[in-house]
Amino acid sequence: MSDRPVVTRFAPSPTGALHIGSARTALFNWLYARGRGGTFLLRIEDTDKARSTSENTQIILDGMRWLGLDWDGEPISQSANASRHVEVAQEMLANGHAYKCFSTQDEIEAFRETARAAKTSTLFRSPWRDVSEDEHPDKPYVIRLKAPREGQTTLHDEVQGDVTWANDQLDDMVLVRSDGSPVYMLAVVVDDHDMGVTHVIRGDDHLANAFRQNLIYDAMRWEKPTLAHIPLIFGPDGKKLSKRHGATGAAEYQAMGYPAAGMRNYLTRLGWSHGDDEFFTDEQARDWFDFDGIGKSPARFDFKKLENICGQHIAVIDDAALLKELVEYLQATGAEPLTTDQSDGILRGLYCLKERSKIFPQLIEKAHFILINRPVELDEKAAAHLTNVSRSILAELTPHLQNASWTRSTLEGVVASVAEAHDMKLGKLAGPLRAALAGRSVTPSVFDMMLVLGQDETIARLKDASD
RNA sequence: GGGGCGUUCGUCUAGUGGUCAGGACAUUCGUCUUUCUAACGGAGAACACGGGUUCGAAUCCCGUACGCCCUACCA
Repeated sequence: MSDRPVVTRFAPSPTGALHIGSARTALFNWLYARGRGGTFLLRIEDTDKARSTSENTQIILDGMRWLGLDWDGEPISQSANASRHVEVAQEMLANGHAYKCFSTQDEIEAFRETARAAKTSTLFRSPWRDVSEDEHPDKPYVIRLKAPREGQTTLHDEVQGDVTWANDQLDDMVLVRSDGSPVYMLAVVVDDHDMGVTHVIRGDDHLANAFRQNLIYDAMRWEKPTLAHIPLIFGPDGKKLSKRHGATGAAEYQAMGYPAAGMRNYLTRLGWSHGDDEFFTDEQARDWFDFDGIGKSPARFDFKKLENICGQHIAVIDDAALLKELVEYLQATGAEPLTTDQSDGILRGLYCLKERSKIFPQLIEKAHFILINRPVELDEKAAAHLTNVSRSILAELTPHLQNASWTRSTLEGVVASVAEAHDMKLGKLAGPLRAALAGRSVTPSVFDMMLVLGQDETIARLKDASD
């Protein structure tokens, strides 16, 4: 809450893939920091030993890299700071903001069960809250925060506004487990403080936690970060985005062929707006991104719009970068790597391929004529174009092509004149040409294909088809 | 049970007391074309509901409904 340089962080727990909703949270943190010359840190919340794996950590890091969300410094492992977390709990114990609780989990569960049955509050009130040290038994205990039970607390949130919470709704949360390990709620606050985090941007499922964590800041007299709790992303049916909506992991989106720039644009625009701007660059996003553009209601994920935005990005990404990303996409799907000839061909053809492709699988489909070798295999629709009549016209066209200079206008002239000689429209001739050149009926423009393929290959394919 | 948050076209959203409620995606119709998941043009489509406040409300207040989140010795 000062004019300290901005420090944000993304703090995933490595209990699964990089969820696309988490990725958006990361993106917002990244945008906010990068737009203000701040620092963007990454912290792996691996305090749940049973569910955290290093494989998952790797997957999350890979997802971040794919999305181009570069973080500053090394990723921090929360579990490595356990002793520091406990140290803070001890300090709170010493200054009277926490206490030892000897209630067993069975006792607490039993209490909650009866509370649920009686439909009364399930907030557990420990009987040990005010018991003095010399009356403590020699048994395992947890350290609990001593939460206020009177009054209310108002927290300012950059997205949610002022939110007020009655203090009697706050429980004496556990800080340190009976096995001596710190709990997430404590670890987050200590780490955020130690890392100098100035802005906590996270999902609004943490809003309630903010009030409990606030108590730790108070107890330690630490400067509090600015809060921004952003709404979650829902699936098309309005339920929290999950596996049954299809893909949730960032890697899956890469494998489906969405370019990272389109992904960033779409995810940024989902739940945030800057007037009517829909399509923007990273630079614009960084300049424009701010909390007041964030909406308060959850947004639904729409694959169609994502695809549309991606198409616009593919159209403007420069060829070298696009080829690089295409190669990475192919790798992610486990496809055969491109040969040198193939990637050279694609690079030459990219100018016409990228205009009609929204995602990489479409681009590969359009590039089919480049990827194949003679003799060209015909699919059913293409074969239908190669009648005896059309083949004879192709045979007639070939010598004209042999003498033509290989420019677009010449090629157009040659093909048009042959079509005219047979009293047919260009479209009639384009079908067979398409079939001969690509073996498909849906391809880029026939002239573009000729240009990309070059004179020799074009003529060879036409001869194959007309023989 | 308690608490918090939310609700503008199908979807993402603009909008902060006076707008024919705008844009985008999607849908649909059409044009063009050399195919298309391309391009271009047109159309339909929304302020959850009920009360207030006000000359005037999508915008402010109250209530209702619905949805979501939290309510762990998970994170």
